Amino acid sequence: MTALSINLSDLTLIYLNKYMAFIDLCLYLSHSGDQRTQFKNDFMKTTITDVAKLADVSMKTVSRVLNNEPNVAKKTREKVLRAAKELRYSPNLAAKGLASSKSYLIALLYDNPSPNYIANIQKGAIKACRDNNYYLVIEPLSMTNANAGDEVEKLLERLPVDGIILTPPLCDDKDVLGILRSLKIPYVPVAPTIEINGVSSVKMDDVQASFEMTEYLIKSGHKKIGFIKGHIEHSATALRYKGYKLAMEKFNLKIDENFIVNGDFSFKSGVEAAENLLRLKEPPTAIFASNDDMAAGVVSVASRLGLEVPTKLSVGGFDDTPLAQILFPQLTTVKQPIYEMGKMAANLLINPPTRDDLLPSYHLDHKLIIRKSTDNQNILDN
Amino acid sequence: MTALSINLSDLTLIYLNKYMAFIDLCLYLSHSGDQRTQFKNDFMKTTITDVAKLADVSMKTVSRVLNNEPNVAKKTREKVLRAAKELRYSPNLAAKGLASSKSYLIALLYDNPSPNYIANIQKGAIKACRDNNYYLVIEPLSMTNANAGDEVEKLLERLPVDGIILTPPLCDDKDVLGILRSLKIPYVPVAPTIEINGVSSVKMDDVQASFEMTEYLIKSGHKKIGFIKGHIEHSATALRYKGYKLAMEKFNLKIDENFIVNGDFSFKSGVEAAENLLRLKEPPTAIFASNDDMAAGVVSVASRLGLEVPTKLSVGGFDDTPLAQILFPQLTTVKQPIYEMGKMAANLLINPPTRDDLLPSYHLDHKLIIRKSTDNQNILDN
DNA sequence: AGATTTATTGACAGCGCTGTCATTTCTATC
DNA sequence: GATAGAAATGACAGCGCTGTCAATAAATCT
Repeated sequence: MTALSINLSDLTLIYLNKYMAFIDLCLYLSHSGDQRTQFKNDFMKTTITDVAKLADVSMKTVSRVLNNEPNVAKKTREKVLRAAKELRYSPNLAAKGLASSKSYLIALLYDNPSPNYIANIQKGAIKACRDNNYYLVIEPLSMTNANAGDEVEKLLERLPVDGIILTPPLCDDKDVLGILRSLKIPYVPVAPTIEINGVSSVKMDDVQASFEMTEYLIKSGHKKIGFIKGHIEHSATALRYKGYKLAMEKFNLKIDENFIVNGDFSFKSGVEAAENLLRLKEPPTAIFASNDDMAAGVVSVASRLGLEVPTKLSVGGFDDTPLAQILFPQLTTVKQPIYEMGKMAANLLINPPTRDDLLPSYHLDHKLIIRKSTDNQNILDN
Repeated sequence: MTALSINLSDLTLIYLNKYMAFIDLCLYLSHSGDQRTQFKNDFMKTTITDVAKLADVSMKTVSRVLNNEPNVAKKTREKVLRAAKELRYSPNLAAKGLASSKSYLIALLYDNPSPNYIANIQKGAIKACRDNNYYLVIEPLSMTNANAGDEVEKLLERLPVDGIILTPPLCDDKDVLGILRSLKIPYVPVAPTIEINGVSSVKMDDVQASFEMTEYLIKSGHKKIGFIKGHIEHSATALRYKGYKLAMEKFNLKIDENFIVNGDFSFKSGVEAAENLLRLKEPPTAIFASNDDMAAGVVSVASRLGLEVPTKLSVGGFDDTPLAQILFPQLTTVKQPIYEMGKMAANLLINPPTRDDLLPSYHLDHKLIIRKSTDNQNILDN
């Protein structure tokens, strides 16, 4: 006769327990005709209790380990981690939220920016959320329809998010800001016009970027550089113009008033501006438009006038929209750190800086992207 | 002497209760130095219990009313609704989720589509979510990096969403589909190539749209119509070509093989295709590109060749991207019902159709948008 | 009217987790 | 080796809501 000994590991026991509970349930259901749909798929879902059993510690200790709380012995921590991994445990967000009155949700609020802008902000924010087990919910708002503040309030009543990312122009809306402050919900404005005391924001350095573009054009040999301003109400407009001026002054180039034309960030306004600029007796040899759409307008006018870009006219844009690569020739432009701003904003909400290292705002790096629409021949000559 | 009688309404009493609880807490805290941050802002938050008290019914009845469950007397329902409104009650999502094992979250999964596409799908889905007190979480995936199926699985372990919206090309990924099926999570593919048994999807009628564009060009007087195909692996490519063919055949126009050129949806391929078409001995008088980017390429070639659009050449696109309006002349194109598809998809997840009216897929209406890049002079002549 | 069915309501447990606080174990000190 | 203090761990209640099931009220039928 052979003695057969079966060795049941703790893990097996846990699964066995769950399985038996399931069997019980099935039997019960088949007798009573009950329809407890709730348990349908749940019988294999592991909870903190399961992990605790396997690691032979209390639930609370498991919770401590999984939330990186202090005061857990190294050995215990490892044991718990191993158990959690073995059981493929993943926490239940709703339960966590209910118990800790947090939601693990960050909201991204926006009002009609370009799809490109929003898509990139979003990607960055999601990246930060993923790394921290948070999730991003998107909420478009319309500032025109109703009072945006009311809309935000209504939203927050229903969805208790842990933090809010505000994109322009929402980040300068007084109603929205007021509501958020009174509700004490942390928020981070992205590229705001106004700085708010005690609130950190993320932004790029428009002046510096614009300076660099202008400097690049100058170093390429251009002296007569036209500039197309953006929409007057947009905060970036003044900043980008300032960068242009600074560069011109640095190289002792006189700023011809005729070379400064107003636009409004639209393709059409770029066309009109370019027409004005190129109709001048002594037209500029380079045009720096404060965004890509207007730069595209310039290119289109130039090609209509038979003015080959970049040999006869260099064109610089701003934003690095997808358009910049579609255009022929491809556009030299400034890539805003949109993705990075989104990521940073979410990070600031998830891991708020302590008082000590609190900064009013974080400047993220832009990048000058040199493509075919500017002529760098002269650089090579020097 | 005057007798002063104060009438305390039920509502006041509830607030008073909450307030007194708060005072108690404050006193307690000031004595013990305790830091129960959890209660910091909560003391005025109304719960179902508050509503129940005010309406003088049980919590369960309140729950029934607020979730539109049957078997509540009309009077009771009204009473509860009034109380809820008075207290500005709004449910706690986490608690609901925990108790009902639902999450009230819909996930939108995508892998690198155009920002415009994703932004619109998103807007539609969010609209549907808002109307139903659901929320949308966005999750970009990368099909290239790792097995997309694994990524989805990992995501769903952490975030138990109630439904998933799949955009192309994700909606045709076998791994992802397999995971979703095995996890029994409802999903709706948007514009999928393959139809899946028992799963309803949303899509547009590419063939019909393409047919209409071609028909419109024909009715405008064109007989020689060039067609630029899209990327060979994209399901829309064949469908749009089919629509073109159908229209040509309907009007007994011969399809010249030289007029059918391959593209890949990129601006560059549009340029090349246009060069091929316009170099022909007998070039077409109209070109229908299967997307806007390629159409933009056509326009750019035409203007380089001095071929004025639309007087010498009509150009039609597809998609109605922002580019279509930026271009000069503005592009005649087909507007896909992207927003509507997103909305419908979310709606299908939130309110799944019952077995009886289950349809395999829902076709949503596109729209032919006629702008300046096509010449409708001939229509007016007829 | 009384019996039976049906509609309406309520009591209560418990979803999975964390905060609080008590208890146990370890470490450092004299 | 005894003691105080710190570190590690656990017991337990309860977050706000819903599912279950029992209790009650209303409607319908003999």
